[in-house]
Amino acid sequence: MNSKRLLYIAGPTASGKTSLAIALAQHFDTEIISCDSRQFFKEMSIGTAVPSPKELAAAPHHFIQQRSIHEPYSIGSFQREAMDCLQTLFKTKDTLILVGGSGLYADALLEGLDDFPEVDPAARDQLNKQLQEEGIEALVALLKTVDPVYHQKVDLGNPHRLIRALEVCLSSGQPYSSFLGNKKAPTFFKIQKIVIQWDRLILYERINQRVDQMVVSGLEAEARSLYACKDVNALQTVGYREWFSHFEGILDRKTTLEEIKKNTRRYAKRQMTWFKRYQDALWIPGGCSVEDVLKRLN
RNA sequence: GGGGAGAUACUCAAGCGGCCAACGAGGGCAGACUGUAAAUCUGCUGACUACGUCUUCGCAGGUUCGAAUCCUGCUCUCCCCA
Repeated sequence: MNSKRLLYIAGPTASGKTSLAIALAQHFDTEIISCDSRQFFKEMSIGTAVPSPKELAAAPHHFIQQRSIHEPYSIGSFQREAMDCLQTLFKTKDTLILVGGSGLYADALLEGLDDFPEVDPAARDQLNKQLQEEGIEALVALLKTVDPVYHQKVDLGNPHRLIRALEVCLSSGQPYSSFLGNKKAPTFFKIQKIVIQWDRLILYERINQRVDQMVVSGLEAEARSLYACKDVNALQTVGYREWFSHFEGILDRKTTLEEIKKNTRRYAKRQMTWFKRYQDALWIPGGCSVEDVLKRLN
């Protein structure tokens, strides 16, 4: 009844997702949808390890460097656009490849996303200002009055979460929690998750080497060219922020590289924590050949 | 050769008689996660047969009811004078 299948290639940064995705896409003669929240942006290349021109030519890619860091983008927009993309591509393909390390973005496609009203950007500005001036307690108190339900379950020490909930409450006049719990997973395709797993030390070594390689490839210059817009959301990114600190004289060059490596390792750790929830995934060892992956797929 | 300072858990670093398995920071580990997600936040971090027990603060002794904290010796490090 449902012959359509989406293969989601997951795994921490530097685990080899890109090359596996391309190999699979070639095998199935199909296309790749990226769910990497930083590879969306055309201004960033080196630091986000975007696929090379050669790799991009090896299989059709979607959601790679199609946006500008100056345009606001959200997981909601991504979810809608990517779902449309899936609908379209599945008309001619039975198998599609989803690849990317942004677990939340992947899950938005795999499990759906609740609908939230548009938020007035001024609301967030106002809340950030309040956070700065009155402290997080003020936000907690406010949330308690406008959305006691969510107040019960959020991490009250997390300003981003508080502000998100509050901006929705204030913009819509309804509790944030009232919008939750209605999401439904798409049913027009089956899902097969494939998680690439490396021995921790080896992965960390790969990360270190990749960072060194990025620097050789010109990461510093790329970061410098973006320094003027360092505050945009897309640039709150490992590999860029550290250079910004360096440009400001906060970090020396050596420390900058060490910090990038450390923060990348931590990022990888958070990704692994996220993917651990994928009980139904096919777990494959890092460096596994496509043939082996295909063999294990059925 | 003489004088001075210091040795604390993975690292840095507090503590200077009991409230110390030992502040804090870093690092590490584990976790959370619905439009900021490469973001943001939380917990743990001497050992263990764990709401209790055991072994720690350079080493060896000593004083004391009781020491990481006081005394003696030793080892090592750093600084100053020769």
